[in-house]
Amino acid sequence: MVVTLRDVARAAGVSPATASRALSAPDLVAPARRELVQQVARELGYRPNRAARELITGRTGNLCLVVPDLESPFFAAVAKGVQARARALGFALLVADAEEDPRLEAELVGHLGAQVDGVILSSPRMSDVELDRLSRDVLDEDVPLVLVNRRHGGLPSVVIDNADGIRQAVRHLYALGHRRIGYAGGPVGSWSDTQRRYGLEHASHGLRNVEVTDLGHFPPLFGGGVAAGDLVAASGVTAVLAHNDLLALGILSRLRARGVRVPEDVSVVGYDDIPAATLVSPALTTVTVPLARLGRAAVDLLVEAGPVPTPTESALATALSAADGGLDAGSGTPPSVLIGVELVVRASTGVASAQASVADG
Amino acid sequence: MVVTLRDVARAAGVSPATASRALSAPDLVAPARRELVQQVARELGYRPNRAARELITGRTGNLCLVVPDLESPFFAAVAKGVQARARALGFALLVADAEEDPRLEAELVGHLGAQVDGVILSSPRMSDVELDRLSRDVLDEDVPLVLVNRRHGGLPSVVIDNADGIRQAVRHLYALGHRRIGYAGGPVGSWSDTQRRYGLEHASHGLRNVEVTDLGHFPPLFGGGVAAGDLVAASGVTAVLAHNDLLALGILSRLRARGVRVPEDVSVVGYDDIPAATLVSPALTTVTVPLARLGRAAVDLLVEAGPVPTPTESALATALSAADGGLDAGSGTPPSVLIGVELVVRASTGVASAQASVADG
DNA sequence: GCACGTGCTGAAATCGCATTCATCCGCACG
DNA sequence: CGTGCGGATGAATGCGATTTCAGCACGTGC
Repeated sequence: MVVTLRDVARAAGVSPATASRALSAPDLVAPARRELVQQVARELGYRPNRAARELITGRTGNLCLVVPDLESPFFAAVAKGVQARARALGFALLVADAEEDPRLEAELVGHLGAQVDGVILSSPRMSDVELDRLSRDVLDEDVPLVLVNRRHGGLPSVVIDNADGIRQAVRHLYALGHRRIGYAGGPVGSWSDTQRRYGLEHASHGLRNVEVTDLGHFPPLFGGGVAAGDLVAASGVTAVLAHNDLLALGILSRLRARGVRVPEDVSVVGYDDIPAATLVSPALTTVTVPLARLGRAAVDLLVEAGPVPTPTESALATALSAADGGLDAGSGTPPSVLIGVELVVRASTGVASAQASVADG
Repeated sequence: MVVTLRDVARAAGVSPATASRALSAPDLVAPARRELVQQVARELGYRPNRAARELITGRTGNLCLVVPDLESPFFAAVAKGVQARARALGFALLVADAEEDPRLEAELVGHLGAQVDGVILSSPRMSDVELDRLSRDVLDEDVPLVLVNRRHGGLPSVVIDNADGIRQAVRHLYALGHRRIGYAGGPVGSWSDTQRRYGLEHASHGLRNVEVTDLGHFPPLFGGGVAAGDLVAASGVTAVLAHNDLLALGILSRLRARGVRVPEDVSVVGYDDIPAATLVSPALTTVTVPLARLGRAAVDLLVEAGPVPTPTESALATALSAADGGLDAGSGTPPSVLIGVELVVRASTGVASAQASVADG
């Protein structure tokens, strides 16, 4: 039924070896035969059996992506970018949803890692030691692992410029006259939340009279923002930076419900620029991050890296290197791509009100 | 380096054949040996080589899902359900984004179909003949194809109860006193849009004095809704049904921008109940469809179906069977699952205003 | 006591392809 | 004219599992 390499060889009057070469190592066979074989293969509709090829070459032609939640707009956008780039390079993509559970993430990497040529992992909260264990023990030597939106010594990664995004947001608010700024953080242990807190501290140090209030940690979801909204109102800040857009949207909603006007009374800034950010009113001022590019870069890193370099156990490189975008090809350190971000100003931020503080009520 | 079946066999003092059986057909080997082999395999950390197994069994252990847009909340939710169910059944999932291009969809099905045990395709706009060609010619005989949100004679499918959702929405609006109702449709050729139009006609026929206005076809996106919003305002309807939530959200936004109050002047109903439907204000009244269940059902259909039944060329079964949920196991017809839907009333619908018509302006 | 089924086991074939190794041919060079 | 070398080809091997097929031991029925 199905046409095999032997069939092609027979039809072309050559040996299977020659047929194989004509198709996958064309320069090893004489031009005349080569084209004959290719022609015959085309006519017969020959499709190489991936399993057989994989068995002998050890390459599957598949990559895999593990994310905490496929349905979140953030990861969906990343996944889309990963998928597109993978396909462009001839890879198929296995996708796994870890349901926000780091343990499941590890298990999935283990299972899928055995049947792919490389793994892209986005795990904001997996512990560093677990990360090490994954890349060292559970993944085969020649299956590279790339981290998305998370840096960890010894592993290639692609991250967004958290510090710069926060800085742009803070400057924007400062220029609008805001001096009391709140930060509604993400989950405890989230890598990017830690980064953004550093960035916030750094950015505010450079500005006069700015007082930053830490509003605490919240689930990065609309519901978390609702809770955060009350703290915003009670804190007396005139502007709030949210760890991500969903959180900001929740804050927006809660403030409105409480009669606090945005941006007249309080300005709100999100992070990520998910599609919903433009659907609400006032439209959300936020830090736009090119998520699809993030995904594409991860794939590129994977294929460039080839077999992953043996992970060093130093976690030092985690330091905040706000160097301008692009590769940093430190000698021994694995490649890490920094994706630039950009503040987009919409309607949720405005000049600070004179009366400044907002009483709870 | 890597431990193979021979290693297990040797360590357990049995032949590879017995080792194989002990692990994948346990009842064929004596209890004592069976447990010995399993024990040894566990200790050695044996992991069967998928390629080798696939080569001989022909089964890959993978399924694949092809959708028009991974980033759309609709398909993302379906994908999440598919992924979860696939994993629960021991399958890995290949995901492909067809970028809204039916040609690419077909190509992806062709490419991926060769390396999976089954294909789930969600293609609102692929032509029926192309669908036939895919399942008949490009897919192997034993690779079943399941359609999501699309029915086509000869292929198993899982669809949502479009007619019932529309009916519920229309009744809701009718009960609120609306008599002039607009429909903002999806893209021309979209299967579910056709279904919803039938449902709309059917539902309105049963009600006195209801006048339905077809506002036309729109891209099922926020931007499409913005355009539709103007038509809504100009049409003089007191309520509008949108083909999906994004469209409804766009309409909401445009109406607000034009000073038309929702729901005081015009009521708006969406379809799908995507997360963003609750993020806007007024929160969107919409038809909630259990998208994850849709995805799970598709996987179940795939595995139950096993090798796909030879597709009959009759496209008759496409008729609108609004039978109550569950399987319809017609004799020769392939199984089709109908997923029930439910109207959720939020803030975007209200009683029809007395003055009824809305002037443009 | 003999034949025959039954239950386990191992040797060997197989899946489809890539690749090593040996062969052969022709050509250039000494 | 002989030697050697490089290019093109085919035969054979192996990747790692599953799966016949045959064989062996053991009961059981007659």
